[in-house]
Order: sequence, then C-alpha cells, then structure tokens
Amino acid sequence: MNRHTHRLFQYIQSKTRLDDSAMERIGACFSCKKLKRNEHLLIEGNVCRYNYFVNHGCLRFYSINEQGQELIRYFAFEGKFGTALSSFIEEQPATENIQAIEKTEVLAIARTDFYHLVDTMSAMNAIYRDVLEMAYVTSQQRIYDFQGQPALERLKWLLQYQPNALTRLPSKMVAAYLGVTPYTLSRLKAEL
Amino acid sequence: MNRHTHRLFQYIQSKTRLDDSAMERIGACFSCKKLKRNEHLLIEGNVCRYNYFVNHGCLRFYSINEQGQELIRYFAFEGKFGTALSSFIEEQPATENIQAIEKTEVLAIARTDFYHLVDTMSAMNAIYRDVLEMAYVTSQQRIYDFQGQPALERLKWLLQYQPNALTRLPSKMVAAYLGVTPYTLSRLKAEL
DNA sequence: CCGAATCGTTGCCATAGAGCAAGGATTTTT
DNA sequence: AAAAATCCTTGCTCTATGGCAACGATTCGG
Repeated sequence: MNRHTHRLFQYIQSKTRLDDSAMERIGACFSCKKLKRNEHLLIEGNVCRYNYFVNHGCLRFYSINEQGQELIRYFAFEGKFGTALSSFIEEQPATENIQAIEKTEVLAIARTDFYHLVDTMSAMNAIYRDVLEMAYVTSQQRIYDFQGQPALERLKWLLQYQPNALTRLPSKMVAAYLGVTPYTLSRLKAEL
Repeated sequence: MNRHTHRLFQYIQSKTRLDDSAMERIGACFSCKKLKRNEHLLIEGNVCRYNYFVNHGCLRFYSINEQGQELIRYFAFEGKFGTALSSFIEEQPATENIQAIEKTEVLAIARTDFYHLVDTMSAMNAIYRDVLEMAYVTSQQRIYDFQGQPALERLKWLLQYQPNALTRLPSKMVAAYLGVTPYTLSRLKAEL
C-alpha cells in the first residue's frame, strides 16, 4: 500500500479523467524514495532505470564538461517528472547526473512498467505525449530565449519563468543553469 | 495520386513495418508543396496548421527578438519533420517563422489528419512518440553542448554534428544558429 | 555550539565577442 | 553582361564576462 501518491494523482487528474481502479493500477507501479540533501539518484555512467516524479523537494539534472564545469539543464520541482531520458529509453549509460538539492521525496517508476502503462492505457499514452510535446516546446523556447541574450536578460528570464529557482536554489546552481560564472551572477544580481 | 512520398515511406519503413494499404492511407494525408528559395511556409502571428516533412531542400525555423536579431533554432534538411510545434498543437498564433533556404519540396499534413493517424494507428503513435523523444533529447543535448562553451567550440560542434550546415547554408544563418554575429563567425572560420 | 568548510561578494585585470565602417567578393536582377 | 544588391571579410574600438585573490557571511558536522 502506497500513501504517497496524492500529488501524482492530482497531476494525472489535471490532465485526464480516470476511474479509481485505473488510478490504483498506475499508483501500484510507483515506489516512493526519500533522498537527503545532495544525495544522488543517478551518477553518470550508470543506466537510468526509472522515471521520477517529485513529491516534494527538488532535483537537478547536470553534467560535467571537459573543462570540469558543471552544467545544469533542468530543475525538477515538486509536481514535475524528470529522468535522464536518452539513457532511460535506450538503456544505455547516462551522460548526466541527477541529484537532490534539498531533502526530497520522489516516486519512481521502472522503464518496463512505464512503457507498459503507456502502451496499454490510452490515457497514459495521451499524458506522455503531452508531457513530451510540452517538454520539447519549452526546451526550444529556452534555446530561443537564451540565444544571443546577455546574461542579465537571461537572469530576468529566469526571474519571470522560474521565480522559485532564485529563492530556493544556491546561487552557484542558478549560475550553472544560466551559463555564467558565480562571479558574474553575483554582480548581475546587484544590478536588478 | 501522389508520387512524391518515396522518401517519406522510406522514413516510416525505417522505424516500423507497415503493409501497403496502411502506407497508402498515410500517404493520402500528405500533400506536396514546392517552395522557391526564401519563400515562407509560416509567418509569425499565423497559426501553423501543418506538420512538414522535407523531401528535398532545407527549412529554417527562426524568430526575431526585441533587438531585431534573427535567431534560428532548427534547420530541417531532407528526410526531417518540422513544424512550429506549440502553434500546431494549440492552434495559437506562432511566435516563429518557417522559411525555405533553398528551393525546397515538402509534404504537408494537416493537424487533424496528423492526430487522427496518431490516435488510430499504433505504428504512427509509436513513430510520433519516438520523434518527440529524440527531438527532446537532442534539444537538451544542444543546451548542454552550448552552455558555457566559447563560440569556437560551438562551431566545432556544428562541424561535427551537422557538417551539412556549414557547406549548404549562408554564413549569416550559421551565425544566427550558433548565437554569434556574422563578424565573429567569419573570424572564427579563419581559426579552424 | 564551535571550528571548519563552503559559499557569496567585490576589486582588479585579462579576454572573447560585439559593433561600426569600409573594401572586396559573390549573387541576383535586368 | 552590366548594374544592383547582398554577403563576407577585416581593422579598430568598446563592452560584457571570465578568472584570480581576498574577505566576510553562511552553513555543516561533530
């Protein structure tokens, strides 16, 4: 029995209507996992076998480039899904890491269960399609919004679209997300 | 009757197996459209009603920011799909433009037909899912690859992953894709 | 609750890239 | 083929951002 699916069910109900037995069936596929601050869910080189739904807390998805720089592509706050998608899909070693920034609780669903739900429940199929479409659109929009914009503009963008980020996250992570050094970010914040 | 679906069928066969009648049914949904160099398929502010498959030639997907700068997020060469996805999905005015860079031929499928195929043919459902997953992964990878990289590194990245781009496209468009000015790109090419 | 570690800020200097202007090359139009 | 338009290159200058060092503030672990 799993008493942690409240927020997940809410998420699903917001996208579609499902009866209790269907919800039951979905809920049964997820297991709850608690993470301490800074604990890793995935380390580069391992296969990412789960898709995660954040109950509370926050995950960051980051990689380290050849210069040793940490780059963050995505923060998953509560109510969001996240996984190292290419690794999850192809069952290949991941090239990125997933880490809890705060004390975090996630619901995890294994790859097989996930695709089984998507392939057998049309509501889940629709939800997954929707999630992918939105994720892609958001991602392309971020490319437009960041391209050729000076760092101050990117910071304002973040302030507008993810105000959470600036209050809840350590500055160095915001910097790694914006693609500036912590020095520069610090100076820019003074200009706001 | 439509004799322009060769490359599209090839694309579909490479992802799944379908019998002739299914292919027929798919092909019937697409209409062929020829474009002159520089001709627009979509202008910002209009709803993007089609998903496009490029038979030959090349499309660019671009927007213009507040500073009047052109930003390119995607080049669709032959054998690729492309659309202004958020506009296509939600039937809202697009915030980007689609333009043929060379003389180009595309196959267009209307929104209703497209989602009808996706919802009624499981093979098309799987293909669309696959396309979205790949598109998202590629997009996130591009974010990682560009973030905090100097312009010369981004140019090398393009050279490696889309060598077409540098040979077939005018420099100013490569610059708009890389997020540098044409001046800078010109100087960087000298350093290669 | 204290010492150690990490993090954020700021002065200073170094560097990458922007932007203007002008000249040459290439392409398009007539 | 000539004229017009566009595009690419390059010198010069200027600005935004990077990077080091030092210091103060905050957080963490015992």
